[in-house]
Amino acid sequence: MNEAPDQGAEIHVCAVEETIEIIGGKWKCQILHTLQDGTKRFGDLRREIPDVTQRILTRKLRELEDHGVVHRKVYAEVPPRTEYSLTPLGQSLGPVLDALENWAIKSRLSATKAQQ
Amino acid sequence: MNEAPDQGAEIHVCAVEETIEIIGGKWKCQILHTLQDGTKRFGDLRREIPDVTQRILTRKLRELEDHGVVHRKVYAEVPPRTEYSLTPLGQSLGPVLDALENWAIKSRLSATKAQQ
DNA sequence: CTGAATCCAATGCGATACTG
DNA sequence: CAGTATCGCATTGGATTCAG
Repeated sequence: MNEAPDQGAEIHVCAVEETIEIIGGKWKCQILHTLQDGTKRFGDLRREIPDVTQRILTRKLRELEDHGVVHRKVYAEVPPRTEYSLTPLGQSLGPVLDALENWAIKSRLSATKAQQ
Repeated sequence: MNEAPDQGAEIHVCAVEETIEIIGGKWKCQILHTLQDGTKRFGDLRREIPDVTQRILTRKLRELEDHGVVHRKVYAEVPPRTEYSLTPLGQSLGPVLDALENWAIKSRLSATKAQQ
């Protein structure tokens, strides 16, 4: 719809929402987790995250790239080759993702206790 | 539709997504932040988060309650009174939200530097 | 091999009006 | 005061097909 040219700057009431917009959405945290192992080609990611379609994987990678957490390097070759890796900013997400994961585990325990 | 009786347990590939499902979504982090001050009535929340409609605020509070991070206490009075507060689990979200917020701030700085 | 184009279904958010 | 009911729009995720 030819929206306004706000260079990726969405309106967020609190900073927390900005981070969630970047790492939220289906597949995003899986992609990030996979890339924490190191640089991967597009086909590698497809193999390691088998349930995502090409289209969606491409789109999610593009979103992560637009937000500066993933770097995309295209080699002008035939057949084409593209390598994805975390930027320094993307690597700095590690502790944040760990915090979210650890809280989820704690949350599960609380839910279990509540059912007893 | 009569889907399977999975008691609110969504299918998530990684734990991170579970946490994001709980605190993600519009207004959620604002509501949590407001409740960190202490117990609030429904009308208090409406006043402190003026841009959310009644309907949405009710729904978001219900979601937070269903996930065990917010407690809802209804007083059988006329006029009705309902008090919302954080559960212990909800209070334990504090550091997680802080991590998300701090990363957002760091992310902004990176973006600024990249434009220069 | 990587990725774009088209089309579609499900969900999320919200405006508005009504109720005990 | 604290909700619920109805309705509509926008966004998201996905299936499928085509292309360099």
